[in-house]
Amino acid sequence: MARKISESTVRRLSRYLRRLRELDARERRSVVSSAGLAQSTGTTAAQVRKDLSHFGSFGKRGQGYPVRALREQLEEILGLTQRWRVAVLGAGKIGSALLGYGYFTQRGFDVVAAFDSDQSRIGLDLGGVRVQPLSELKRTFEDRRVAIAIIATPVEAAQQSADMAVGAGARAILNFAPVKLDVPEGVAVREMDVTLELEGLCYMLTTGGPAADDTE
Amino acid sequence: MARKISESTVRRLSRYLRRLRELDARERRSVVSSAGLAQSTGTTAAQVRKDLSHFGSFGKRGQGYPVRALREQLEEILGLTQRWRVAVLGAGKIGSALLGYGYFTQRGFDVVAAFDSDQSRIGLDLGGVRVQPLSELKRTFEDRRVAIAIIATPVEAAQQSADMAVGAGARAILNFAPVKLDVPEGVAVREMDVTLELEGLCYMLTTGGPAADDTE
DNA sequence: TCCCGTTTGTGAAAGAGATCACAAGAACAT
DNA sequence: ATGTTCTTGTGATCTCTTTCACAAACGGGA
Ligand SMILES: NC(=O)c1ccc[n+]([C@@H]2O[C@H](COP(=O)([O-])OP(=O)(O)OC[C@H]3O[C@@H](n4cnc5c(N)ncnc54)[C@H](O)[C@@H]3O)[C@@H](O)[C@H]2O)c1
Ligand SMILES: NC(=O)c1ccc[n+]([C@@H]2O[C@H](COP(=O)([O-])OP(=O)(O)OC[C@H]3O[C@@H](n4cnc5c(N)ncnc54)[C@H](O)[C@@H]3O)[C@@H](O)[C@H]2O)c1
Repeated sequence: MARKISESTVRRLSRYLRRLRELDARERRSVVSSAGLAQSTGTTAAQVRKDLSHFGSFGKRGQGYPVRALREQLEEILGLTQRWRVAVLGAGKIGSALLGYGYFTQRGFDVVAAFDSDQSRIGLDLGGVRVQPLSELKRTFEDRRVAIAIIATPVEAAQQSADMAVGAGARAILNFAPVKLDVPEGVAVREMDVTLELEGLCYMLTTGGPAADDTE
Repeated sequence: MARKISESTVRRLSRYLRRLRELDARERRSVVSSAGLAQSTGTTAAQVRKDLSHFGSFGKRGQGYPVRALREQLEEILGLTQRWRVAVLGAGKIGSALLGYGYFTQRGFDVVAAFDSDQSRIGLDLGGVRVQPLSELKRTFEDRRVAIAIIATPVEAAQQSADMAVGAGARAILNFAPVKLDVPEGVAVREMDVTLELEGLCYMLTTGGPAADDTE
């Protein structure tokens, strides 16, 4: 049943899940239609149905999808039935913000460690996590079985940080530094570059109205 | 001039630009081949050439692309020949990090204002910017001609923040809150959701990675 | 001048992803 | 039971993106 699922599909699944959690916990809705989900996630009804159909059939014709069950299905599909242990490398401005981010826990991620090279930051307690020196990185990754590393070190140190994380057993990296990281086969990387997104917005602004659909 | 350019192309252009700036400023290279650019931005040589060819022909056959000139061309294409004024809404953890982010200035963005609803945060100086009350938002956006708003308020306040920004004249929004924003036609939005990216990594780890179980 | 190794620019082909359109299923009223 | 209404699931189709492949251009050397 594990076919080739595109990254864009996975992204949308994550959005559906985000919305389903809201519907379930906050809005107490018990069913939702593909059209409803599409509306609140910025896609089309057909796209929602197609995305879900890759993994099975979860809805009832005429009724829609049961919110709770679909949420659980998506968690299963995305691999979120287990909790994931995460470490933050670089306890500076962005690293501190992430360490204090309350949502991770709710969403299945446990930030269990933080590392910094700056002596003056070591020992700090940030969001309940003690900042450790790099010398303890490998051991901590192994002991606590950290699978995901978030890189929040300066650009110049980012590749080195990635190497350390991978060397210590990390199998996925979320990179906040604006550089392309080289990692061995089998290590997953996602990049978050604020500037890149801002530039995308500029392009839209500059090339006349962004969603100028039909007007030519 | 250029017709429908896809978002993925624009994203790559931004990556090329990021790399070209490195090559120009740090590594002092004066030419680069499509293969070289591809290598350091995670794509293919053919893709680089095709992307650039949508806007003109900037290279010399047999030689490659002149780094400096191509950088300037990309800045032109992306609309980065002007500086853009940006405001941050929500001066909390992530908002503070962004206000202290030094790279924006280098990349053509000026963070000129910050807003918060919390009385105790108003008046703070974060990264050289004074945190203002929401009551001053509209006026400041107009006076300083702010085009881009970065939303860093809690999920529950995000839509409201977006409405205020748009009402005050913002034409683009970079949204850090994990919700889909509804904005009027003509306003560009990009979303940065850390959790969504982490979930994407989990999916990869769960399917492609660990014990490659192709159990049908 | 002509040849040779190199790298671009770009139509054409292949591949992916999104959209369409509709039969099939489910609930409910009569 | 039958009809009505609603919404899913999915093959077929369409559109967009990426990859391929090669002629055209460039610089250097003989
Ligand atoms: N501040 C932001 O809002 C922001 C936004 C987007 C991206 N980023 C990126 O995130 C990264 C960090 O930015 P920041 O603003 O938090 O910078 P920062 O200087 O505040 O923090 C960086 C931290 O990393 C530590 N560090 C340096 N080398 C290290 C190493 N080899 N191993 C471990 N730790 C090391 C430093 O001691 C420092 O504490 C940068 O790459 C930046 O481009 C920052
Ligand atoms: N902390 C992180 O690392 C992180 C990472 C990714 C996304 N986010 C998202 O960014 C947003 C902010 O997160 P945070 O961790 O900085 O929270 P935070 O509570 O530290 O900061 C939020 C700030 O927004 C202010 N605020 C509340 N309502 C407002 C309004 N209507 N207008 C203006 N300001 C208002 C609050 O006073 C507070 O100062 C959230 O949506 C969060 O999900 C945070």
